[in-house]
Amino acid sequence: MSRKPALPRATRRRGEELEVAVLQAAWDELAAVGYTRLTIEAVATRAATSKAVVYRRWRSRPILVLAALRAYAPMLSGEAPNTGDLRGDLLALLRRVAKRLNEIGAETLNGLLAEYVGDTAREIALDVRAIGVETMMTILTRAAARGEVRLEHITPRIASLPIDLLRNELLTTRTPASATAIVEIVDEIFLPLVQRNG
Amino acid sequence: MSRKPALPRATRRRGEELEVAVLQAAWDELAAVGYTRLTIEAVATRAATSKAVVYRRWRSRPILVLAALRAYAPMLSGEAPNTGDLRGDLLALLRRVAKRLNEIGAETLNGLLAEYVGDTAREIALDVRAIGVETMMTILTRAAARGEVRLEHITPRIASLPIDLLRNELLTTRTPASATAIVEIVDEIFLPLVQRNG
DNA sequence: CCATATAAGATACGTTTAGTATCTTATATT
DNA sequence: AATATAAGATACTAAACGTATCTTATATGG
Repeated sequence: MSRKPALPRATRRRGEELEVAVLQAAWDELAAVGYTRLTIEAVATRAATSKAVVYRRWRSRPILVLAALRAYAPMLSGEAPNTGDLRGDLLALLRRVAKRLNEIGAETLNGLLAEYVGDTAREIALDVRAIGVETMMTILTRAAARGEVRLEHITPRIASLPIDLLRNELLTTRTPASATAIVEIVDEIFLPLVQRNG
Repeated sequence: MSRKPALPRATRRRGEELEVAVLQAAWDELAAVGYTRLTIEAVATRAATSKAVVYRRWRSRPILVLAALRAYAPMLSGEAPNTGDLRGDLLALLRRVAKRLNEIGAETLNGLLAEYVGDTAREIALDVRAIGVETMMTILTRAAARGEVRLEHITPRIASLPIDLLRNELLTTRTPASATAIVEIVDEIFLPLVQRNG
């Protein structure tokens, strides 16, 4: 089970260099065995250091993994797509988010949601949603300027709807969101909802 | 940590009687300590039996807990509400589902999704969705008969939308879905979507 | 450049739980 | 009444957790 003796190092790493190495190891271990089978011991071994070093910085598995995700898989970074029409923007955004969600995987996302107790969990979830809503509002504002939608119809809940559905798709089916699922979310749900006349 | 010595029993239970007792113990333990801290040992102790007995019937924690949920918390059972208008039916259904989801709790749901690997997980998820869609279609068919919606607009994805959003709410915020969230799902999202004219 | 403080890294430990295996014994079956 | 079956007790190995202790490399600063 990933038992590399992890050849002893020539020099002794410290501070940021060491931190980066551990996060990289966590990220690699995640890819290798998945979240539920990831252990702190294995991460330490992979980073060619010891458990104590890991525990000194990250108190628990979900905290460590979350730090690795923040470093290596920023979910919503990047400019809002600007293809010239709303549908194109939505598809581009959802495909990007889907790609990143799928990189992380249903098992890890579910595992984190299951283990990451405390206020921080909710705060982070709300953060992520806020950033998603922000990006969506950028897209929708441009669409409104083109006369495609009316901004006064858009509530935060509507703006977060596409990404919510995408995440829901991954979490409940445990399979990567398919291309057709993305198109359905846009064409069956979101566009009819925001383009209704009235 | 729930260390009742569990006074020795007079008679020795077998078959169904024993099975029910273990599932009841699992259900109680779930309520007592939550999913992540539920252990097979504690369930066995609570049921006044031994680990081996539990393992003989249920191979793992998620399988055991899922069996307990099926017995004690059927998510979608019951007739489709029939209040006389679509909005009333939707609110009634969502409130019922929300109540049951909240009884189970975000931690358990996330934990199961995280641990329950294999085909069965996806099958069950699809089952649950199918039953939800079925109930929704009953409601929507009656609404169509009253002229409130047009059935030809309704796809499976649209029919499962309200319950999907409800589950998403619980899983990501980790708090019981609020009454206002339910109203928003109905009034901001679902009704505008299915009652659009065209 | 040496003295000192700090933190890396190794190691060991006590604990918990998983999961299996073995054994005795109550009880259902014939 | 004899026999087969499964309950229930117990013991065991094997992770992995999280902590504590100890040595030693290296950064710092006088």
